[in-house]
Amino acid sequence: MRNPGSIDLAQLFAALADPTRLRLLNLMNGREVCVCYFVEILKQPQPKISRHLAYMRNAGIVTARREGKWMHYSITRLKDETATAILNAALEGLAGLKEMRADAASLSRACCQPQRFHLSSAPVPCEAS
Amino acid sequence: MRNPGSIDLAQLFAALADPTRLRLLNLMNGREVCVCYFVEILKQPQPKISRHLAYMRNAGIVTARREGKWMHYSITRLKDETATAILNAALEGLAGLKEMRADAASLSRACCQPQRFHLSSAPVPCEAS
DNA sequence: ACAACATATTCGTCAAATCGCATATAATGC
DNA sequence: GCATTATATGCGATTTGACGAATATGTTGT
Repeated sequence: MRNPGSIDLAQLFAALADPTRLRLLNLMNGREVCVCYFVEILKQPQPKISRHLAYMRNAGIVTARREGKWMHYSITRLKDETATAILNAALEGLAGLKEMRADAASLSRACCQPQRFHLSSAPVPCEAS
Repeated sequence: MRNPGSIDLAQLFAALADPTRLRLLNLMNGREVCVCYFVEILKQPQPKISRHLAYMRNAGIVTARREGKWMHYSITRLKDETATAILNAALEGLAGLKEMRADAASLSRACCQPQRFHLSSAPVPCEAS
């Protein structure tokens, strides 16, 4: 948990200083995403994904919302202008990287054909934020 | 040393994820600064300062220039647009923080009265970049 | 060559991050 | 209550980063 409004810049940068977390953030760019899609798309162990999400939650940059069994994560709308500017610059930069575009494309595909992701009962991944 | 042009964003963020390095970067905002002033203003051990500068040098975000006994550090002008945007957002945010303004004020004072900093033979700290 | 000064690096230690694996918690449906 | 599914957390091993203290390197002036 964080004191909303005041952001420790060093802590913010630490939260951004990991390739897995950057992939997660890129997927959350502009939408709320269910954990199960993170696991499917990144093809990495669920505990690993979960820990990185927890790290970002503690840093205050993502917010979790429970919906039944599922947890949806989204990027927190921060009050701190500086933090917002940094986060937006990061997201914009990520959106231009090949790997990140591929991840985003996977998420869009999952949106249309969830059964191909072994997630026939999963919630629709793409919801406007 | 880094491959100029391509920047690993995670590495960039790691380089920014430390309070001491943020203070150093803030002092370098818009100017080249001699190591001796970092040591005087931050009032921290010289090896510590030097290691943080080396870390940032390896990450490619600062550049060192030797001038006799003195080393001057400045923020690298990066080719990567994303990295530049992030760095500038960070610098702008830092410039608004009380502690950082105090550091910058110390550097300005040192500029006018180097003898008060026990550095009578030191180079002029403030040079436009 | 030597002394003095500015800066960098090495070493040992400690805290923090990361990971894989196992297990715990929470919600759902029977 | 019990089984199932989704997510989170605990544990131990490894790695990385930060630090203080000591020392090494590079430059200048004698």
